[in-house]
Formats: sequence, structure tokens, C-alpha cells
Amino acid sequence: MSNAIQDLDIDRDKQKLRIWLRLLKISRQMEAEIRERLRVEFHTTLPRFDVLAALYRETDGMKMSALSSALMVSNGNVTGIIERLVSDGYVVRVPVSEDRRAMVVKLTPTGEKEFLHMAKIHEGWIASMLDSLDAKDADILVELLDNVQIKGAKTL
Amino acid sequence: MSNAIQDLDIDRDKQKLRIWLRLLKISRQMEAEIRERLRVEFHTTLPRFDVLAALYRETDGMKMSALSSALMVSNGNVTGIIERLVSDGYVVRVPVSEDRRAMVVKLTPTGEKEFLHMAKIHEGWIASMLDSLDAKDADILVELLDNVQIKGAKTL
DNA sequence: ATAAATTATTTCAAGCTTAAAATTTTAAAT
DNA sequence: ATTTAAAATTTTAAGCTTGAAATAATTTAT
Repeated sequence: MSNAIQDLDIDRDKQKLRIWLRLLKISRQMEAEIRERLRVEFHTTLPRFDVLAALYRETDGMKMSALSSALMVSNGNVTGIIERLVSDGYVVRVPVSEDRRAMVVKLTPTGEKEFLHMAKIHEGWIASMLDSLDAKDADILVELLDNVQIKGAKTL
Repeated sequence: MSNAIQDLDIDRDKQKLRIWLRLLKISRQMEAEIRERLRVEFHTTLPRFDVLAALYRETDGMKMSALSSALMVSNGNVTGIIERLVSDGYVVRVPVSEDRRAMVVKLTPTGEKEFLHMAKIHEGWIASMLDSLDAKDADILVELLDNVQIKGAKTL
């Protein structure tokens, strides 16, 4: 490979790195803000919110393993979060009759009500945080992001 | 406000939410992959790598408070990470003569050498993960991301 | 000079997170 | 039928993370 082409590759690598660092900064800023608001407004945490959101989409409930793979976190992690949600009455564990190893987790009516309340307000937070983005840029961004494929990573 | 305009606002909110969810998915996928590779290849963690990266940029070292605000994490968090880096010989704590409350943290030669080694390989990981992004789209994306301002969040 | 407020850092308790090991149950192979 | 392998989940140990409280030192106000 010629030196000129090698230099181009290095520049490309640096540009990808820049994209990653910028992506990381934005998502960390937004995540920190969301965590803070969930804590102050709703006395809850992002992992708990994520679990409720996943369960809301599945009316019939989810197995522990389905939850952990949907959220891309470890099994043991979900165990702990569910324990706390159960003791708060937002979620129930139901044994699966066909498979005595498995547990299905479902939202309680209380959990569903609480999630819907939070989700509505949460959507407003996101919109206000991304206020600087005009409709045209948002269209381009959504298109670009939808087409990004992370090579080497598990595809959720 | 007319119903038609209200509907547009709701659509805009949903689009912002979609951008956020997509952004979050990408950064979590990449972060998970990077954490995994740091663990397997270098027996280290992302927070430790982040601290080394911050210290590498500041030859004269950083105070604990400067580190925690640069990384957008709590003071107590940095305390623990630095403790482990010190016991591994990658970092030293130097008392500040003018202010007996403060501590300056610096890379040791070992820490710098180790960081440079990892950083070079890390850059390659990022580039390969974002391989699906062609140069043209990468240009547009970097431009868009650079202009995003997160309203209501602390600006790093 | 003294008191009060601020700043730098650490400690603490609680929760999040992971990988690895252990349990229990189911399925497959012999 | 028995053994073996695979799957679902929990437990455990270690590290990350936070907010709040505690310490210690500096700065500001009186």
C-alpha cells in the first residue's frame, strides 16, 4: 500500500474515532440527565424504567432470559432489578407450568399505570433535550443512524 | 393551537424519541463491545481506560476534582478507580504544596506506555466497528453530531 | 482575629453490572 | 434407562456508580 493511501486510512480511522467520541458524549449527557430526572421526579432508576418499558411492550410477560437479552444485560443483573420491582409491587413473577426452570415476569396494573405516566413525561424530556435539532436535520440523522451497523457486536 | 399543528408536534416528539433510542442502542452496543475487548485483551475496564486517556492529555497531571468533572462522574467514583490504578502502578498521587486538601494524579511511565499501546489498538476497534459507514455519510454524521446541543444538561 | 461559607476529597450505603460458578430442570444421546 | 449435554435462573465476588454525609483546609465576611 502506498503512503498516500495509508494516510487516508489513518484519517478515516480518526474520523470514526471522532464520531464515536461525539456519540458517546451525547449519549452520556442525555443518559445522565434522564437518570437525574427519573430519580428526582419519580424516585426510580434508568434500569428499572428500561425493564418496565420492555415489559409494557409484551402484554403476556417475558421470561427472565428474554428480558436480559432484550436489554443486553446479564441474567444476574435482571434478577436483582426484578427483585426490587417485585417488592415495590410493579411486577410479578409467574412460574411457567411447562418448564419448571423458567419464570415469566409481568407488569402489575400498578406497574403499567406508573410506567405510562412516566413514559409520557419521559418523551417530553427527550424532545426538549434535542430541541436544538431542526426537523430537517432530525430526518437526516434518523436515516443515518438507522443504517449504522456495528460490526462485531451482538445485534439486538 | 389547532389540532393539525398539535399532531405535528407529537410527530416531532416521536421522531426525537426515535433518534434517542437509536443513539442509545448504538452507543450501548459499541460500549459493550469495547468493554469486552478491554477485558479480554488488556485485563482492564472502560472507566480505567477513560481515566488514563484523560491523564494522557494533561502532562502535568490533574486534580481529583478536575478528573471527575472531565469524566462527568462523581468524586467518590474517581477515588475508587484511582486507588486501583495506583496499586497497579499506572498512576501516582502527588500532594499539592499550595493546597493541602488537593491531590494531583499523574500517569507513571508504565501507565503512559500501557495507555499508548491500548489507545492505538482501541482506535482500530472503533474504525472496524463503524466500518459500515462510508466516508460521505461519516462526514455528514460528524457535522450533525457536532452541532447537537443537549438542552438542560451540563455541557462537558 | 473569628466565624461562616466554600472547596477538595474521602467515606458510606445502596444499587447497578459483570463473569463465573452453582442449581435445578429439560432434552438428547447412547 | 442412564448418562450427557444444554438451558433457565440464581448466587457470588469484584468493581462501578451515585448522592449524601463526614473531614479537612482554604477563603470570605464581619
